Amino acid sequence: MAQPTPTIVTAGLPYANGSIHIGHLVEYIMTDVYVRARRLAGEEAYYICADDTHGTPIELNARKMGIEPEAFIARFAREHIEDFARFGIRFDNYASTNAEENRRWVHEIYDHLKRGGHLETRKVEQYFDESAQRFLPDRFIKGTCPKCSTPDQYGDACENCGTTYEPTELKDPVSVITGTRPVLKESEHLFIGLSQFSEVLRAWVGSEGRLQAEVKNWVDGWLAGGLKDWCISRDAPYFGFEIPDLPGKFFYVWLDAPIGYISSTDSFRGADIPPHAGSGSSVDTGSGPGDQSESGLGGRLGSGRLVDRVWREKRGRIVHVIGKDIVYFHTLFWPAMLHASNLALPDRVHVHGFLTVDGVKMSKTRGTFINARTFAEHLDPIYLRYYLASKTGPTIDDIDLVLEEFIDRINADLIGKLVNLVSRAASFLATKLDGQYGALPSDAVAHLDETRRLAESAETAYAGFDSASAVRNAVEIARLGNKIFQDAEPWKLLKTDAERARNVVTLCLNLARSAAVVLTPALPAFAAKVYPILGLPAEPTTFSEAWAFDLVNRPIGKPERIFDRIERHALDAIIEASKDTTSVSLSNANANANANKAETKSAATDKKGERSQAPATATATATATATADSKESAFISIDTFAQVDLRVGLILEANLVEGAEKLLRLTVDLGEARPRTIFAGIRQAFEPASVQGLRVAVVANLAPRKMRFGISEGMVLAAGPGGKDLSLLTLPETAKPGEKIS
RNA sequence: GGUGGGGUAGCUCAGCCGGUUAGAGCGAGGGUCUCAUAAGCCCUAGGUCGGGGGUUCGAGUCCCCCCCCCACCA
Repeated sequence: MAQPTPTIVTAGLPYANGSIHIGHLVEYIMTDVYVRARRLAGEEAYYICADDTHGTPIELNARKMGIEPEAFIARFAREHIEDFARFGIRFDNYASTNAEENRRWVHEIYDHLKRGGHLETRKVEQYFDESAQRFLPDRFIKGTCPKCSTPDQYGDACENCGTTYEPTELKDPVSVITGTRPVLKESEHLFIGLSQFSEVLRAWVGSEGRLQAEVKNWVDGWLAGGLKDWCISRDAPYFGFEIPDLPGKFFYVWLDAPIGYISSTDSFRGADIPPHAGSGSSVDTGSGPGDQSESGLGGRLGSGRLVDRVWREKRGRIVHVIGKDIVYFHTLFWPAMLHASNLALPDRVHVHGFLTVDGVKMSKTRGTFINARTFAEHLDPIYLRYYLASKTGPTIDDIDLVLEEFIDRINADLIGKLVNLVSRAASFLATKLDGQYGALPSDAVAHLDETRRLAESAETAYAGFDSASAVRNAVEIARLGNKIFQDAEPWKLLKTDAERARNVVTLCLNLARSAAVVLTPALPAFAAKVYPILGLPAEPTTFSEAWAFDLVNRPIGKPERIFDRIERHALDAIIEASKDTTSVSLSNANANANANKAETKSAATDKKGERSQAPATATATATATATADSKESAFISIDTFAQVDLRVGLILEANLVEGAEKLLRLTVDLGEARPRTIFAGIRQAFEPASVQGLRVAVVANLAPRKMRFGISEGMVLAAGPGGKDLSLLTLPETAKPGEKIS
């Protein structure tokens, strides 16, 4: 199973425009688990990553904050690295796409593309914001959908009818940056003739093991439909690398981002082989598909640098882990660029789904848009690692974080089965049998075989990104251990046959050790705690320790607390801390930022059809469900009603709204960190002073609505025909702000 | 709209190339031990396998149509 050559494993590069959230974590943890498993399998594997730092959003956000883009991205780089570390995500190298190494590689690849005749200059007409003096990417233009006439839509697609179009098709286009109407302006741009690579890509995609079957189907469709040219340049101002022979033009962020995989390998020096180092390295030059091409390089290895071994000399394995939103880039653009540059193509692109929480996209208003940092401040990150690993399968299906299940899995499996086995057996041996292991019982063979089978199967599962199955096997081993312990009743044997009791417990502890090894890629912290207790050195180093069964006739370590159960309120605190009623201004664009790349990479896309997701908000999902229900009958189900989050709101302040005859601006305390602003159409019926201090019924999960006067973050309930005839639904003083009405 | 992927017990998921009475974990109900982090172990669940047609001796598993969810549309 071990590969004779080094394996580079990458996760998608997080965009240096925002914080790491649990959606990102799915990918970085999954990749970390994979790399750790490769190492335990004896492979030479490296986890390579970097911050993705270029593009319009970063340039604009930095400008908005009045700082240089370099300073802006430095902040997020620091934060990202810290957050990843907290979750036990161990990169071998974490670089930046704004690094000099990356510029060099971008130039090299650009040269190849150019010399190879793959580039073409073309005039493009696009929207230009005259007051900001810049061209506008799709997502920076808003207007009315040409098809369904929904106002306020982005320049690439309509959220209402789902149509995709060019920004120039929008009715009444407006620049998001300045609010002015953009004009059409011509500019020259560079395009890669992607169709020139069709055959190469077809062959690459068709090779066994490159892509998951469903992903291959998808890519096959693109290939069959014909490939369009790809625009790789952008006009100034732009934060990125300037194109050497085209002053004022910059490389599009999506060109230099994946090159970060190479340049980060380049800036990693930990795996370079000194000249003539010879033995001691696991690099095998005696076999492998890379040999032929290697001799084609003049028979000289040049240097033993990892970046050269893998990318230039093609004597390694490259595995990219990505989200399902960026498949196109990694299966077409990227291999094409590499091929044109005579660099190694990826051996495998593994695609995963997004994270949902309780079945729906992460939502800021629900408090399920959880930042890594927020989680870590309330709960030990090991819990999330364990849970996500236990849910991560090999398919591109979305991964659902179910809050109730999260608690159950931790408490029932991790604590109840795994931790408990170690705890009961270790303390039994330590306190009742002098802490000395005995021998394995003679009738243990079947159990040992079964354990080995489970462990080996877990090793295979990890290799296929199926940590869910691997974790299940670890739990199964623990279950077996618990059962053996239970059935043998060593606490009774103690009085009759102490040696047999010792041997049974010895068996159970050997199984506990196996489970710890199996669990190590997913949760290294477990073995780190358990090994010393068992009297073993710090960490498992190979999977085969799972079937070594050599904890015999030796002393055990000292029993220690391993992990504690988690309680509901810890999770509640995280949800509460994640509720963000201030950033609702992006009621649709980001409130759902479904997961990982959706918000980062896609938001980075900034021109022509290169767009981000067409957001369907969590609210829209709920609405759809409700609609489906109401089709059935005039009644709604209790579930539909339950979707309305009614809360007690205390009106702290009420003000007249200038220019609105019907509205009052209310500041309402809903028991949250900060009061909400709600516009209520009750001015004709109430004087501002008369409603201050009232406790009213508020729809708390209504999608925030942007009004001319600001954003309304909820709705106050009232009865009556309207106008002057209105009664507010008020509550007695016993009702506390924020309490749920049900 | 086009392309691809999904829709299996209350919940989360397994079900390979079609083949005996559709499985697991959790939850729930019942029983039991006491070494253990109020942990463990044992027993119990009857779910139109989204809906409808079709192919077949036989379909959750293949084909067609429809409904719903997700991603992408470079």
